[in-house]
Amino acid sequence: MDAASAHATTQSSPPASDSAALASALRQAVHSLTRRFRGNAILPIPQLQALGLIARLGPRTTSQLAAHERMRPQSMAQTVGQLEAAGLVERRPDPADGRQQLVSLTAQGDASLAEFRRAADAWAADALTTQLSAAERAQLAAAVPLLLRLADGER
Amino acid sequence: MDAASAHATTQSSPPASDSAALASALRQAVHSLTRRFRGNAILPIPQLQALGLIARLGPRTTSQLAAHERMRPQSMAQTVGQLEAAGLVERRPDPADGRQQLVSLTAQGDASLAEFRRAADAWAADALTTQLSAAERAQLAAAVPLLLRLADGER
DNA sequence: TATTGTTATACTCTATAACTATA
DNA sequence: TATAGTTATAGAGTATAACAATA
Repeated sequence: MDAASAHATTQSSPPASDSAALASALRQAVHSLTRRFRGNAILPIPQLQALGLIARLGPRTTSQLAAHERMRPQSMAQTVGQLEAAGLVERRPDPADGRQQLVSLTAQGDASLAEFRRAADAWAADALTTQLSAAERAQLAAAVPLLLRLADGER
Repeated sequence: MDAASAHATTQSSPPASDSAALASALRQAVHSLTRRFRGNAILPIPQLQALGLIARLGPRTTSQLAAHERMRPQSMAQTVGQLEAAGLVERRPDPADGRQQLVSLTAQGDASLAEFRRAADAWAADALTTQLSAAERAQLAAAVPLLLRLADGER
């Protein structure tokens, strides 16, 4: 049987009007890239994401961070616990509400973030430079905000 | 401290010439989307990916599938085992080389793939339709092959 | 001896459920 | 009683290492 022809639309660039085919192609690309990032990371990706999030937002509770990343608070708490054990973040109780714990970067976390990020993304930065033209990089840069909009969407 | 300004390039659309910032933004988008896909999937994503791969390539050994997905053969073997247990693929020994096992779609696997795919990608297809304009979808469709090139690159 | 595949084990990531402490 | 957080447990995804079977 010629199975290839039946699903060819997921292989090449799908027509823009066909959201279903585009969604499938996107899933494929996104999961392949996730594995590449994970395989090349020096710090577990969730830790790197959380570190960057705290750096951008400033001190926040674990629950706030979890909501921002669309994860369960317990899942984020584990990541934050690992960062705390590594000395990259610290938790201090909110004086106004003893139930809350504000997570903030330590001096070490702040100092290390750029280097962690550079190391974790080095392979991608290299691939972007060597495998894509400047025009293609610009095309991709324009598409990234669209990807983030999809990821952050309500549905 | 104003941590936000130091890392603002990862938030908005980064300049196309800065591969490092683009790489970081891409990591963020890709991992957020991965969580969305996983959360909405009806079949574990690796199973769906493997099923689609076998459909496109035709019968292949587990090792060949693993190489194509850049995973270890043992990891792909587990996924294939789950698909086999579900009756979606079958393994038969290569008559020419008894060490090899060729994995192929069953009639059920072939019949079910489109439906699995539709269900797993439904949220994304909906988001693409409702949150992006036709022009933005076209922009994204053009970027997907670039993402695949990065994911399949040597480095 | 080299290659293919299998089994055993472990670690990361995320989730659900149950529990504790504070408001 | 409602809310914030913690602890316990489970399952998916992937990896490394050791083993078995075939060439």
